[in-house]
Amino acid sequence: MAKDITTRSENYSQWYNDLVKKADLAENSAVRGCMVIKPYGYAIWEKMQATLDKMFKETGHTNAYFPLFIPKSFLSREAEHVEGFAKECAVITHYRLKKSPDGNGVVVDPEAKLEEELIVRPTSETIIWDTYKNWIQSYRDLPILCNQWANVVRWEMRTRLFLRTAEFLWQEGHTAHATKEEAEAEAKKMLEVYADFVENFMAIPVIKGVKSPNERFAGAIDTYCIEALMQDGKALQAGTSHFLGQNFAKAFNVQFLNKENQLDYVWATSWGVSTRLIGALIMTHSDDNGLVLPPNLAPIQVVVIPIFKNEEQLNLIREKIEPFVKQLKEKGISVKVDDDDSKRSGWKFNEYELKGVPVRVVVGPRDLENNQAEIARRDTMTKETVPFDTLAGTIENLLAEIQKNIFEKARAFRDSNIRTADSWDELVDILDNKGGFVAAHWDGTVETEEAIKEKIKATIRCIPLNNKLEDGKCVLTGKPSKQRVLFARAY
RNA sequence: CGGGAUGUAGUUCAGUUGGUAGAAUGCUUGGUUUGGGACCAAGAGGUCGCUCGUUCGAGUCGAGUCAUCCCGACCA
Repeated sequence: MAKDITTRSENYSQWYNDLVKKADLAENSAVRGCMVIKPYGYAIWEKMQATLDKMFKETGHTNAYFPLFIPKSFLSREAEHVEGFAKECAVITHYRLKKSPDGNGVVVDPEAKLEEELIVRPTSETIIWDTYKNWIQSYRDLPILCNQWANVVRWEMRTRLFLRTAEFLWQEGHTAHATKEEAEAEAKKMLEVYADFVENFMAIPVIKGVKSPNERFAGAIDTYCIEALMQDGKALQAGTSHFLGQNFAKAFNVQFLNKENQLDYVWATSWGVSTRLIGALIMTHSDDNGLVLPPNLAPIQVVVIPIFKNEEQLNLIREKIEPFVKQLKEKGISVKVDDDDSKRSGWKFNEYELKGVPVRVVVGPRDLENNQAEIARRDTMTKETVPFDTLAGTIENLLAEIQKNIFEKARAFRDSNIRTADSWDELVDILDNKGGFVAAHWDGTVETEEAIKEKIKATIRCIPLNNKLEDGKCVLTGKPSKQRVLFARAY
C-alpha cells in the first residue's frame, strides 16, 4: 500500500498500465490510440451503465440515439465549439474502396469523394441540435430530456488506457428548455446525480465545482464539474454538466413560441461521463495487490473457493456451500464458485485479489469439521472465520461495510491533500513536493490562469460550489481576489 | 509536429571485438502436488520490423524506411 505520493508517482504510469492489463480490464488494440475493453472491464462498465441509466430515468430522462457522423458544416456553426474540437477530429472523405491497380489489396477510390466531409462525432451537440430544431415549435414541446449511450472519437496525440483513448464510450445527455432558470437547474441537478453516483457507487469522493473560463467546455456558458484526486496526487475530472445558454439554439436556429406568444431561442444543457471513470476507479482504490473494487460495482462481489483433494471432498463442500450461495443470490449478491481443479488455491487467492473481488470465502476440509468458513475482505486484507448458518448475513453486512470503508479511506486521503497556499512559492512547493489540491487566490482573469498553467503545468480544477468568500491577493499577480480556487496538476 | 528511446519465441527481455538463436514466463503432454501465485520430466513455439549496403560470414556494423513507446504541445 504505497501511500506516499512522491514515491509512487515516479512509477505511477507504469504501475497503472500493468494493473489494467494484469487485472484483465483492457489492452491496447492494433489501432493506434484505441483500446480493447476486455470482458471483465466491460462488466464493470455495464454495471455503471445500468446504475446511471436508472438514475437518469428516475430524473425524467429517456434514451435516444443520434448518428455517428456529423456533416463538417454543422461543427462550424458554433464558433467556440469548432475551435475546441477541430484539432482532434477524424474526418471521412471517401465512401468506397477499389482494387489496387498493382493488384495488391485495396486503395481509396478517388471517384468516391464525398461532396461534404463527415466528421466522426467528438461529441453530439451539433447533430442533436440540428435534429431538435425539427422537434420544437412550441413551449409545449419542451423540455426535451434525452440521453444517448454512444462512442465518440477524439484524435488525441497521446493516449492512456481508459483515461484518454482515441475512441471512448460514454453517455451524453442533451436537454432543451423554455427558460434559462430551468436549464440552469437541470445542469446543476445532473451534476448532483453524477456526484451521487461517483461517491455512492464508485466510492470516489469528489469536489463539486464550476470551471474557470479557460477550462470551460467549448460552447458552454458554465461548466459544472466533479473533480477527484488520484493516489499519485493528480486530479482527475470525473464528470461535467454544461449550461449551454442559447448558444446552440442560436447556431442551429432552434426557436419556439412561448406562453406569451413570442418567439424565443431554446435554452440548453449537456452532460456526460465516460469510461474514463474506470480509470478513476483504478487510481483511487487500488493497492499493491491489485484492483480494489467497491462492492456496488464489482461484477463478482463474492468468490467462493473450495479447497479439496478429490471429487468426493468437493461434493461434500458443494453440499455445504449450496445453501448460503443460494441465500446470497436471493439477496441479489453476485457469487462465483471457483472449483476449477486446474488452478491451485493459492493461485486463485492472488488472482481474485488482483481483480479486486471484495469478499472471498474459503471452504476446505478443516472448515467442514468446524462447520465454518473463512472470509477475507479485499480492502483491508483481513480474514475471519464465520459459522455457516450466519455466513450470508455476515457477508451482506460486510459488503456494505467495505463500500463505506473504501470511500472513507479515499476521502481521508483526499482531505489530507487539500492545502492552502498564500504565495507563489508556497503554491509551487506544494505542487512539486506534495501534490493534491491547492486552494489559492486568483485574480479571476484568463491571462493569469494561462500564465500559471504555462509556468507550473497546474490548472484551476474548479471553483467549488458553496465556496466561502474571503478577501486575498492573487498568488501570481497580487491583484485583489474574493475567493480561493482549487489548483492541481491533472490527468 | 518537436526531443529521446526501442523493435529478437504468445509475453517480458538477454545476446560480449561480426562466427550453430538464448533465458524467464506462458502453452501442450505425463506424473507428484493442492489452506497464499507448486515441483519433476518431455515437447511445441523464430523470415531477429522491413529494404539496401559492407563482409567469406550480419541479430550484431552503415544507410534508408516502417512501426511502437516515453517526454512535450493538445485533451474527458
